[in-house]
Amino acid sequence: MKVLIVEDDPLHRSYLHEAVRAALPECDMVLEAENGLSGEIQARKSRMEHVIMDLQMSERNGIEAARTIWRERPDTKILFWSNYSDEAYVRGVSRIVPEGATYGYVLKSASDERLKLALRSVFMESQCVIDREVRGIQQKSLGNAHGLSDAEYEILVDVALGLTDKAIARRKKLSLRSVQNRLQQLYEKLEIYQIPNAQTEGWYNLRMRAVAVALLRKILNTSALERAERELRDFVQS
Amino acid sequence: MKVLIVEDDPLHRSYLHEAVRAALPECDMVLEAENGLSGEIQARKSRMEHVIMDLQMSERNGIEAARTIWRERPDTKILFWSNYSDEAYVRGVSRIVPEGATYGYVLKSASDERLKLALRSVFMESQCVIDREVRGIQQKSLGNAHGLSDAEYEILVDVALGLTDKAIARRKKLSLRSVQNRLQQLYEKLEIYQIPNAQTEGWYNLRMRAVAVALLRKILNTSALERAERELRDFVQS
DNA sequence: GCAGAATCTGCGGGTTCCCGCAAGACAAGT
DNA sequence: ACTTGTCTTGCGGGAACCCGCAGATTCTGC
Repeated sequence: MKVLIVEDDPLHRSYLHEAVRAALPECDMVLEAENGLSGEIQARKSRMEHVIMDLQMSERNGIEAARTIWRERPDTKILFWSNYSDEAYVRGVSRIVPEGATYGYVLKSASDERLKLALRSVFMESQCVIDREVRGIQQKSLGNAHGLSDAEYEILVDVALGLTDKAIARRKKLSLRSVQNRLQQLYEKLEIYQIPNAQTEGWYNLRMRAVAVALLRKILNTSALERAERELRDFVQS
Repeated sequence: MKVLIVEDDPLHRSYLHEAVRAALPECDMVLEAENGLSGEIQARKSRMEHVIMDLQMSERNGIEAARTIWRERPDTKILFWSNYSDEAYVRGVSRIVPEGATYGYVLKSASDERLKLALRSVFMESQCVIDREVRGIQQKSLGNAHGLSDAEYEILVDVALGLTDKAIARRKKLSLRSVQNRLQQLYEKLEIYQIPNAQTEGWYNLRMRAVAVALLRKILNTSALERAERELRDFVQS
């Protein structure tokens, strides 16, 4: 049995290595990669079926790496090991999980015990394990208590990239007005209002403000933006 | 001699603890804090003169914590220990350093040797030590090769918060037109142009696009935004 | 002190954004 | 078939944004 660790921080890497040795004595080979790109390559080359993946790495982040790995071998078991539980990450992960694939999502702040348990559950029992806090986000994300619908999220991303309404309309094949409607919807969900706060008529530029609060509330993050930017470039030159 | 370690990741914390023991045998007391707020409190309570500070923590980030610590005891020696060399962090740090204070800035990717050397230099020799890569950013930041001037950076932040031109004018005590001039300047520096290519008239919303590229180029980051948001709230209710 | 550069400010216009109003499209429920 | 709800599209207007032009102000170096 082989395990691949994809993680850019050497400390965390060796910690994981240790945890794997302790939790999975039947594991006789542990490979390491220090970014998403070399992770993909190693996974392909050595046909890894068990991967521990950090999100948020330079060169290529964990979500992209996982996507290409799964595209080549959908039965790969991947345990995501992340710093925080940003909505953007959770959304990103659950967006790329193939039908019936087994994966896990544990936070770096989790205890040794939790990590080892997750390792055994995911890699040996093929059981999906998702941390409680992450689970919370996931629910909110699918339902729409305070989270956004897919349509709203997508338009948020487009706006955040700096596209005009017209450009978004063309890209999404909608009329100008529809795009503006969705924007309206977005502003409501995010509770963007004009601040009629007494004398301070410090108004907001709604479209910009929406992105700002999305960033502050971790609905958006830089990695998600980078991904979107790349997709945009592909779209433009086609 | 006492040293305070402020760092939210337990692994990194114990690693630092180890490094301090190895590099500073004359140190007989090592305290730890797991976020900026408790870091401030411990520093105050125990009158620490030597602090190792992570940037990017929950609860209160390293820059704010350092600022309040320095406000109370400007002769405190602080060694910043950060993940990446975002322009926003470097700028944030050099903005709050008091006159003649001694500090250091090393990256987490640096070698053991570098870290230990920095520890001795800063804490024992009162010498400022700044990592090469960080130094690079700092230069660019002060000069303006690809970095922004202070005026440009400030307006960038205000725009990113979602303020309108008018609001910014009021806040910065400028005329509307001046604000727009600075914006123009900003767009130039960031190379924001319309018409990404011929037939695709997918135009950009310049103000939004500027923020997007600033985020992508790490000129801005979420922490800087959070700080700015808090300052804005203070300003509004005054 | 003076010329030159950089910055601040007002005017005017073209464009984009924000949004109320209202008419059509489609699905689902009674 | 009628209604109810959600989503889309068009029209129109007021506000905000982007920006060229030009005069006024402030900041430089000599």
